[in-house]
Amino acid sequence: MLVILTKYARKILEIIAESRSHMTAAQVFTQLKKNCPGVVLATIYNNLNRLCEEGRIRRISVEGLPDRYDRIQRHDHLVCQRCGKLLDIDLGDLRAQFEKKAGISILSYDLKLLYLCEDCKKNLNRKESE
Amino acid sequence: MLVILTKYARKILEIIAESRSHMTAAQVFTQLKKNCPGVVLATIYNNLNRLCEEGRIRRISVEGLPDRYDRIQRHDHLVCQRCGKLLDIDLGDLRAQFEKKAGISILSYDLKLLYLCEDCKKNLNRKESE
DNA sequence: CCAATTTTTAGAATCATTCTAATTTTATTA
DNA sequence: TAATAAAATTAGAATGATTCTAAAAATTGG
Repeated sequence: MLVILTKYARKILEIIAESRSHMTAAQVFTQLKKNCPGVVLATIYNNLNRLCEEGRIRRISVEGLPDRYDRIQRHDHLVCQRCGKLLDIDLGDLRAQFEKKAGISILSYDLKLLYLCEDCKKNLNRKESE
Repeated sequence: MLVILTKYARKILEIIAESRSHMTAAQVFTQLKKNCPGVVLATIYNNLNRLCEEGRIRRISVEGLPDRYDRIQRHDHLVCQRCGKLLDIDLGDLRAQFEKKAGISILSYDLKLLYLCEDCKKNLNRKESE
């Protein structure tokens, strides 16, 4: 089961792996339709869910925004507090440290660093000086 | 402005402060209706949003689940990977460490430790032995 | 090839949340 | 205090992401 991918699952996985842009289901859909005009959004969701369950991709949720999907390799994220822009960042594997501090064994963790991206900084400054 | 709270804002804030249970908008609504039968869900959302903007409460988003609201004081969360159950935990203020590692100045961070709660562990074991 | 299972499709349904417009309340100031 | 402006609340429609259901198509194992 874990080895065999269906036609669409494979393509969706490729799209996510190749894009460095943390795509939403809708974006994956748009992208996939270029080659497979017949696909349907439900198929994207089915496959994204399955791929997540199988641990092949990872879902990133930021409040108020549609879920985005990412490669699975451990890394953290930098999230703009204003616009939700998402960047990869890697602070290394902190699991042991967290487990020790928490005194509990964890499966993994989700670390988001909240910052202001350059665009939002500019907009904020503009607003303030108005 | 930051000092004055409207009638509902104050009550909602109290409900969240008193409950240690990370309530959803719907739960706050149910609770508030006990004293104020006239309130409307939109009022809850309006106020929760305003309270968040003012930095009086904090929104917690976990994929697939409705947003929950929490007191503002810095702390982290333990999230059950299966059922989404949420517990408070505090690993201390790691901002300086994260900023140093990331080489960037951040506003704050969001750390969720993913684990399996006791109930879900039991259910998993039951399933496996079936 | 047949039966069973899995995927995909189509489109309706759900659910949290937001939006709009009207109404009420509160604050301002004349 | 009356009049006006601003803010909060209501009611309910609208949105948008995601899930669900049932049927059709594809794939798999025997």
